[in-house]
Amino acid sequence: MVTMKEIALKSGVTQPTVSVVLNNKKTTVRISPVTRAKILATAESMGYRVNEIARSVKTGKTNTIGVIGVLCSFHCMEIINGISETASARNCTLKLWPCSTLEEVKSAARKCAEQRLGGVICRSLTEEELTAVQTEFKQFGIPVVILVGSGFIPDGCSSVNSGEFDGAVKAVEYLRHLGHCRIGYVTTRYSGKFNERRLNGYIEAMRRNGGQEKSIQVVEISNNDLLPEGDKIKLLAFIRRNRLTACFCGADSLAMKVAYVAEAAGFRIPEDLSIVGFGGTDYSAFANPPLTTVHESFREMGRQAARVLIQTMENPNFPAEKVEIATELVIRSTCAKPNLNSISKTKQGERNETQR
Amino acid sequence: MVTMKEIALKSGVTQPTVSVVLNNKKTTVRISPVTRAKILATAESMGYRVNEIARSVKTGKTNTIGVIGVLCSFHCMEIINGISETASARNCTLKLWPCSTLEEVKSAARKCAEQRLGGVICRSLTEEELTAVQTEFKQFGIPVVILVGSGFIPDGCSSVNSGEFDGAVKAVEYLRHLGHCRIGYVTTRYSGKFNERRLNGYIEAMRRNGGQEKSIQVVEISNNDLLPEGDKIKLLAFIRRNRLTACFCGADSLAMKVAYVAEAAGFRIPEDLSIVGFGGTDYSAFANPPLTTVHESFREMGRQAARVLIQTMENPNFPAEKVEIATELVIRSTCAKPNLNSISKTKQGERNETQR
DNA sequence: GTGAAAGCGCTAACAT
DNA sequence: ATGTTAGCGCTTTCAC
Repeated sequence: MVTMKEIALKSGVTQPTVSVVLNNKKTTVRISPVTRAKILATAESMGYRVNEIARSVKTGKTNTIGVIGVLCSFHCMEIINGISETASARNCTLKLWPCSTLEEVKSAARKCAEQRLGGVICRSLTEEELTAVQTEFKQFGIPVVILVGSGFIPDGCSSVNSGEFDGAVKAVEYLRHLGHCRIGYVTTRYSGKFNERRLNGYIEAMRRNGGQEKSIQVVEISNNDLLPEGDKIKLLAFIRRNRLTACFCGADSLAMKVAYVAEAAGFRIPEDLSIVGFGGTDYSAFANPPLTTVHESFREMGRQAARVLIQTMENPNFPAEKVEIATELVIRSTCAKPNLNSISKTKQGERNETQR
Repeated sequence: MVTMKEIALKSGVTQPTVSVVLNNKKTTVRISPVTRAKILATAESMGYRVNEIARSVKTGKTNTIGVIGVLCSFHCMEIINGISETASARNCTLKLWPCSTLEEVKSAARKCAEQRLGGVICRSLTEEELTAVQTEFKQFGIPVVILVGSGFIPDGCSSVNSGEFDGAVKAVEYLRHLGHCRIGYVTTRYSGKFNERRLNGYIEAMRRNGGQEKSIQVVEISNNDLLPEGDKIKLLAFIRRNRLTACFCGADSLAMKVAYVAEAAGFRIPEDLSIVGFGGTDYSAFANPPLTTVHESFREMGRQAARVLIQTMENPNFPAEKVEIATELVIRSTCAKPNLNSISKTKQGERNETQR
């Protein structure tokens, strides 16, 4: 590849002059228009591309930001796109370190240090993993760690999250507003933990509206691709035993499973059972019926995470910031006023349980 | 950060010696075990991290591979994880350049050159965009461009794709095997184009089994989040006019829309209408009913793309390779033998068309 | 076995 | 207005 030296040679100037011209430095140093034009033309004709690596050795920094963590489908791609939007607008580029074990995280963090990344965004790390990352980075003065998405958030660390608590409250209040009282919460464990912010939002909203303690009903099912038979039975029993007229689900995938299991058991949706999901990624719209859900803006979370990170990179004294991205209730076709006869209908429905 | 110079000073040796030891060079140069141990201990105690950037200026190369293109949800995250798996096993790291316009692609390609990336994987680029990338890279001897996913594939360029043609054939043959003759194809345009490989697979399979030319029926609907009313009518008319007993859909999202529209119009699925999707990402399993679909292994595509790319990086004379990843028919709950009475049932169904 | 010297391509301070 | 000099942190070649 063409270097500044070669351009200098061909233009009859010295290499640092080329550097000054190509970087368009407005320092005290001034270059005559004619020399400047000549250099620019030569660079262009030779197809010069600055060597960012060499520049980085010299300046001691890279404008690269890293993303470490569990980077699995759905939301993550949106988050990454959001990060990329902000990053590229600020002339930063993006490095990815998908990892799922502590060992992988440690190794990624080390590599980030070796590559002198400007800063790192962590996604869905366990407390232990996060500690490892912070230890590595503090030691080397690597500016910042920002968290995005669910998971543990230590003090003194900037973070971006969606307003999960408020979102859950919004969902439950919408159902109550429609007239539902018997609202169950369907949840699952991700990496061994419940999402407590959503659960607490559900509980708070149930209490807030004068709900009895006993009206708070929670069931846990697995989050596999296909629902195990045991979970189907558990789910149906949960709905029937508590005579639920509505289910609020901690994730869209759970809501879709509930819809499927309930319909197969003879419930009509939304007439006999209302369902609200959480997440609101594309496939909730394709669901049958299209899912009423709490929409989280993952792209915006990415944008904000990058913004906070870059700010901290530019000014390490920037105080830690906790950003919360508002959720939005998207009303589609899985909610209706409660059907007071639903219990008898359910009984009838049991007969066709295997029909579809 | 600690440098080799500092370690050298503290260990009472010279900096190149430190370099040799830390890189564990097995060259002619030998270091006495005691010096070696001392250097290693010092480096460890000082928390040394090699400066990869400085190393890269010197060696003139990076072990970074870039991914350029439309990096939107669902499949892309899987592809990226696949790439990352292979890359990290070969000690390469990953840079991402999400872009959707020609300008963005051009700018990304230029930055890849400036950052001296070892190679680049392109995803879902138009012919024009791809040409721009290739022009940039050929000029600077940047090793390779690999394509992954759908889109245009130029000669002389390695590529990885899923066996879409074969997958479509498999889907249609499965339906025929169940007894279906009247099988329609539902498709959409992505960036202005149909996926011809899937369409051709459908046509081929229809012909192959002695199907009449007129039995080949294709409809195009939009791929928005929510199906416009016009598309619903178009879809129902398509099914009824051709008295279809099955729909093969070019994407899972389309299949889910067909299921929704058809059920709303009184069709039972799969009794009255069988549906096969294409893609097989998670949400097809959460669909109602769970979708029978042609599963593409995006992760494997990513793995293979990275493998081919790295091979070419290591040996630029490596011949171009066209890899095709096999698809797999995943049978779930949207297909059954054709219901010979379905036409009359459909007529009945029309009455409840607005009921859900 | 170890040190000395050179140089990768660039930036930046200073000299002319 | 341009050139000179130095040096970022590393790798590599060669001399001792």
